[in-house]
Amino acid sequence: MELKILIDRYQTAINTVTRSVNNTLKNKVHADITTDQFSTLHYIHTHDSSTSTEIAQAFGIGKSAVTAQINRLFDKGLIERKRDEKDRRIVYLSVTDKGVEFIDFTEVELHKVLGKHLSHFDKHEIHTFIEALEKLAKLMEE
Amino acid sequence: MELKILIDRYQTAINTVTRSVNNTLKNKVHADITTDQFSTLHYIHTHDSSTSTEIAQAFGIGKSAVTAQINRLFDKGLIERKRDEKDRRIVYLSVTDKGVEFIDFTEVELHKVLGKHLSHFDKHEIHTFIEALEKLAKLMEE
DNA sequence: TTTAATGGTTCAATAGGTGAACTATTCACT
DNA sequence: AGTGAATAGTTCACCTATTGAACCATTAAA
Repeated sequence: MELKILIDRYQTAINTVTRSVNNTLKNKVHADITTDQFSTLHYIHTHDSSTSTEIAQAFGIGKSAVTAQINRLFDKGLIERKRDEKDRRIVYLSVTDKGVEFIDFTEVELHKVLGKHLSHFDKHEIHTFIEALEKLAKLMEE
Repeated sequence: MELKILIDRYQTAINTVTRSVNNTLKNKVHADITTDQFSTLHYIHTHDSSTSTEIAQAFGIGKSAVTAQINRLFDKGLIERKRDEKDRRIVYLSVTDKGVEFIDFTEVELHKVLGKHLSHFDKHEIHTFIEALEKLAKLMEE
């Protein structure tokens, strides 16, 4: 069936892209952070007073996995923990100054590389691509 | 810049899709194999007399990582190793009958789920999507 | 025939993940 | 007010995936 071939092509291509982004992050940017860690850091940066549970839900992983991730970022001095004064179970996460600096630098470098590749596409091409991907993601979310 | 937003949207969507495929594989199909393992198994199936080095190159990972992966599949009785008679350094990998059965079953189940989602797209939409992804992959490969 | 190079494995270390058990705290309700 | 359930987060034991260096066996090259 044709579906089979399309899925194969998708898998092969998406592997290449994902691997390439990881390598870019590793080589061109900073050696001392992984793609997963950067994703978490970035999430905390863009979501004010986020919590572990929220991140676990957003990333579809267990809370204990988030704790481990948070610890790694904390040990590197990139994020802070702050207990809620009213509900003392909750720990709010935020990015430190060092963390913000790190994100800014990393994004500039990452966008340099990606921007170069994306210049081979026209605007319409990019938009239909992203929209198709988002449509698929939305369908799969349920 | 607009690029920043596009990359964010891409990251969010691709995370959802990848996670969803993983979960489908885990829940609906077999509990006893991971997505990575299935990818390797599938590669061996579709590439005749493949070797560790070849897989390492195709997946962009080290040889030792492949050995570990191969061992897991071997322990489950899904693949076989066969030494080359002429050049005795080379070990050819092939999928066992049990492995082939496993792949067939898994693909049917996976395609059921994916097919249902993809029915919301028209042919043209799917093709431009895959082609854009492959174009990006190709650009990034260098 | 020494010396390279190649193919694969082993080993220690790190990251990422699961799921269950646990602590602390707040909520709900009779 | 007091007991039990729910919630937030951590810890623990265990597994998968990956790296990179050291290593063994084998073949190729000088």
